[in-house]
Amino acid sequence: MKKTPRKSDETRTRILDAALALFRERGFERSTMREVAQSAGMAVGAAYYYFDSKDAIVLAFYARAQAEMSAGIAESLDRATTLEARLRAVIERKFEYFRPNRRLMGALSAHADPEHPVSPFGKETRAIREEDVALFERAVTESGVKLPDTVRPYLARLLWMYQMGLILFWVYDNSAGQKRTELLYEKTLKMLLVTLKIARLPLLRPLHRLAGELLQVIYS
Amino acid sequence: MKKTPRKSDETRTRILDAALALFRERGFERSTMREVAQSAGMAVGAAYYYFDSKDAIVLAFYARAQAEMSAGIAESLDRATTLEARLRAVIERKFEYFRPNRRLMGALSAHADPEHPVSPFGKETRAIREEDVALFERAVTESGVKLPDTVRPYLARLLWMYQMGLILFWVYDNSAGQKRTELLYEKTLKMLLVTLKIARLPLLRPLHRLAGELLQVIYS
DNA sequence: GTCTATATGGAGATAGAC
DNA sequence: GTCTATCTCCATATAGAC
Repeated sequence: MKKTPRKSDETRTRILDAALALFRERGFERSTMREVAQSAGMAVGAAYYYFDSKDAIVLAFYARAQAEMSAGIAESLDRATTLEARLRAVIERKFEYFRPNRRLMGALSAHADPEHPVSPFGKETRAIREEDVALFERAVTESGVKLPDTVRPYLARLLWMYQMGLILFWVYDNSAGQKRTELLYEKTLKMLLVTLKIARLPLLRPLHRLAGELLQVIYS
Repeated sequence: MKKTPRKSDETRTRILDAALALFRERGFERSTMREVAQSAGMAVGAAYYYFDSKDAIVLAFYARAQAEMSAGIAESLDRATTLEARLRAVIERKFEYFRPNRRLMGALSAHADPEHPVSPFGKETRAIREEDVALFERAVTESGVKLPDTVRPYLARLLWMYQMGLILFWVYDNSAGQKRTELLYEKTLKMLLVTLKIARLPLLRPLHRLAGELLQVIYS
């Protein structure tokens, strides 16, 4: 809507870049706003003029990440047909993008409280989250999976939660090359696919009836 | 091992009680160590002499909670026979105990990082955690459930995780009387029991084979 | 609107009194 | 060992220069 306010945008980007470089190098906790400001070549107050808080910088990183990944993911989704391939397209792109930034992601996972401005579950992050859920919805819809009506409407949001769990585990996974996360991902993905495949068997009726009743209230 | 060092124990308890009262009233975040110390009638340094950090106070609360609950839970377990009743005995006692302390529990759930001294997943909290897992092990063992060998050894730890998830959800559940958590609990507990009941069906073989492979690496 | 300089209040550390 | 007084460092707020 605005007439390209170039100068301030450039400054904002400079702060963000400086901060991210620092956070990547030393981790979020051990970096100070003074260092961020100095590294960006300005006073602390200037950094606060552009970002409400230290956390807000991480939030900006997420917004940027989302923007930079979405086109590529959409393309990958166009090429993949099976549900497995489509889910992998979304999830693996995320990990690829986040890999160099693992040390700064702890900042986010520290805020489970939805009231906190940078919680991934709060209203401040709703736009990013819904865009993200939409990717999973696309992955599911165009793969043509059949699921009981009780859980089908919630599947994309459940997959988003699943992905958040994976990322959380990965952030604190200190095994070499995060091999444990790799395994967690591979095994749970298979389990998920098997579960979806057999979900409509009459035997499992009681399970998705319960799940449906639950989801209806949780997501309301 | 020590000869009852009464004086320091009394001071420590006084600080803990003052802190918990404050945390309950105003929440953990909004309370300061200065207030805690003043409320306990001493200088800030004294509080730090007894507790390494503000977080450490919450940790002490957990240790106390564990100690105060375990006898009662053990008794309840002696009276309950079915797996459902036994699991309820453990889980519901926790919620009953924690209910007046909901506002101070946010402190704990904020530390997913196992490296952090007060993370529920770190080594500093191992003793409490293992004692807690042992309660679930008792609940399962003496209920005589039959499960595939692939997952049976991990069941208690999985149930502990399940409980942690419930508590986390509950801490940030602002619905009246935490009704949503109530529902989450009732529905997922039923789902869990149904799942365990049908777990040995040949149809589900691929699922617990995968689960077994996963758990073996995750818990190692 | 953009940014600097300076202030505030809190967690935690430390020196040393007793 | 127990505790007070004081210090440091940080996130964040604010006054006001340009």
